[in-house]
Amino acid sequence: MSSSRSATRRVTLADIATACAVSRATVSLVLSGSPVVGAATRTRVEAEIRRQGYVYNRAAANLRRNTSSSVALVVNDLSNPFFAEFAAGVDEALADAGCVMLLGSTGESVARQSAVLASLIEHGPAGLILSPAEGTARDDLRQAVGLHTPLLLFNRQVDGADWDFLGTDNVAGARLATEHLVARGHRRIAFFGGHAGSSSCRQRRDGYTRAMAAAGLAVEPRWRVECTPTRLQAAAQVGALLAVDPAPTAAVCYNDAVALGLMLGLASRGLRAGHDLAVTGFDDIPEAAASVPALTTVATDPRARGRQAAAMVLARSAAPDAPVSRVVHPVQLAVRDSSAAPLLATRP
Amino acid sequence: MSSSRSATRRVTLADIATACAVSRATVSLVLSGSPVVGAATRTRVEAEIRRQGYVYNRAAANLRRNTSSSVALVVNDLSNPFFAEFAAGVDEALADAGCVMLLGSTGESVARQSAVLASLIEHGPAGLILSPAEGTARDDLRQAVGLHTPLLLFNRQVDGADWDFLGTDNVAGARLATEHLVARGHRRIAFFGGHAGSSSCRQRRDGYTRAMAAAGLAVEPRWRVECTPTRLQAAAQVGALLAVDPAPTAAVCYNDAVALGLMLGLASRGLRAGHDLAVTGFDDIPEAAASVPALTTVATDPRARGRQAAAMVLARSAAPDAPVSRVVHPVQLAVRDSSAAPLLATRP
DNA sequence: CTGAAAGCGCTTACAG
DNA sequence: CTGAAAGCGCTTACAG
Repeated sequence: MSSSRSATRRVTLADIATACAVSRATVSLVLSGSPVVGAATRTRVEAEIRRQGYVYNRAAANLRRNTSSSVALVVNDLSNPFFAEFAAGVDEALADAGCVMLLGSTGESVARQSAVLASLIEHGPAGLILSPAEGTARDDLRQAVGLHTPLLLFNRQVDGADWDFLGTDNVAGARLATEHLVARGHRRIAFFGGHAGSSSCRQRRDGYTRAMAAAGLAVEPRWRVECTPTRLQAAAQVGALLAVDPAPTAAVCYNDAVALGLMLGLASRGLRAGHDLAVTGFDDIPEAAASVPALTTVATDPRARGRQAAAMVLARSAAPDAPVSRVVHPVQLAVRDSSAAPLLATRP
Repeated sequence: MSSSRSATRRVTLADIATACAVSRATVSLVLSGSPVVGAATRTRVEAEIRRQGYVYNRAAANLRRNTSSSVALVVNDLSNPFFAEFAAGVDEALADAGCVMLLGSTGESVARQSAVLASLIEHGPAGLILSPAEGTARDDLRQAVGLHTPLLLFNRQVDGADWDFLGTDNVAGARLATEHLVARGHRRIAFFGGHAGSSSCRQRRDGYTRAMAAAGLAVEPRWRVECTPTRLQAAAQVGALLAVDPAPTAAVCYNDAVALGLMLGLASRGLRAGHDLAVTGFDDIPEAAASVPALTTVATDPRARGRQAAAMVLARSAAPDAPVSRVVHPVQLAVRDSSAAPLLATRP
């Protein structure tokens, strides 16, 4: 085995052709499994391919055929378990389709998002799945993506956008969670976490507000505590939520990270979710079922959404002129211990 | 704005050249910022590039120049927070280097790993970062990766491998954790979770065994409980750990996922980590500091390791004939509440 | 059944 | 300062 690696020139179709005394066209036909090549030739060529350790140059083939074998995914941050699950789902579906995944992340910065998109686009993906950073403007996005690459927006809408969209029924999900708490006897129900700047947060809050109104319940403005949707930021805001008088007896949280943070904040005060405060989340990330107490949450199945997003963008890439599709996926409430106990009649 | 997208032919260098009545070479020189192009020509060309929404075809350029602008990363599973953090670090460093990341996952299957590697290699990455699936054989890996693409092994060694390696000082980390527990007065200390098939697990167990021996403590074989290193699998094995008589008073866990699972299993039995059983983890994923009680763990800073891995693979790609590098990163113990209380003298 | 030729979109000596 | 030409590794009509 030679001690140098890349120093050895990459072996190409032409090398195989020469060694077998056939043309490059014949080798190419063998590679693509064409039935037109004679069995003897095929066997000879295949043996030589293995012998020389030939590796197909898909970029060259894509260039010639004007095709692509990649899809790009851009998310805020992989360390968010919701996006990690989503990315894993995208990856599964792309692997099945023989496609490779290009990954980028924005860190929720629109400037970084533009740069990342520009860089990815140059690699010619068949399509692009983007969970847009907060504050993304349609025209900036159009500028960065161009007209040639199909774009699928995931999770958040962009005002005035006419791209494909895959989202979650945020309004219905928050409504389900709120109705569940109302049915357990709660009347002072807060909406906790998230930023008003995010469309998904506005929609979830909208579902909550509607359910409260339908139940004839008041929404106390001081129960609305905003925070960046991470566990730690949420834990830091728990004091603000509990300081309100009268305190809420239940909280519909923006998402699971916030709900888990709220539960941590409660625990550090010697309080228990499901006992001292009923808590619901949103997303159903793997940790939700595994927390103590287990978290009641709106199940969105991010991994399945990832597979679905991959399928949608591949379909769009195959049919560029099909009508824009907007899919809002329905949700279910997973009822667990964090909200299971009914409100005690004796509580204030 | 035209209603069709991909239907419109992609605009190319030649289109810009024609529109500006210059040659393709000149446009190419403008693109690469060559000082040799006249200011007037440059301005004209740049305006036309913007006007037509030209997007550079980096694959074509890479083909011509025999270069690459991507690096591939292959991990077990993105939904593992340790790998998600690592991937985020790789992504950061690659973005800074103007490189794009190709992502694949193996699901801990060597067959899937071979398929994923073969597919990625065809896209011609400048290098490959792989956290090998358990049971990876050197020859299969050499077969899948070939001789041309630099490979960096992360986290786990492969027997007989002579590729670059970046790992964590597993032995020292587990030794630190064990010594910490010994210093707190514990004598019956278990090693919990992981599989003997994984090199990192064997190394951590080795560090634990050495520290026990150095302290003159016995290792009770029944305290060794194996499990797949996920939160849920670990939680399911807690009963087996507690059933041993005499029960351990402390547990060095294979990693944070296992430790968090152990803490969940304790909580569901009404027991508390740091009170009824001292617990340490390994990795210091973000959840470790945020759990209740906060988890004492061996800090490996996976995000920084990701940046480091990216730098190593880019360096290798630039210097294929440099000697093989094996980096074992030192670790630190982050002491938190899950192990903070000294063993009570009155406990059995 | 196989080969010669053109071309995908770019870059880069080389000549002027 | 700019252009004509060759070539990166592949595919695909077309002719034989």
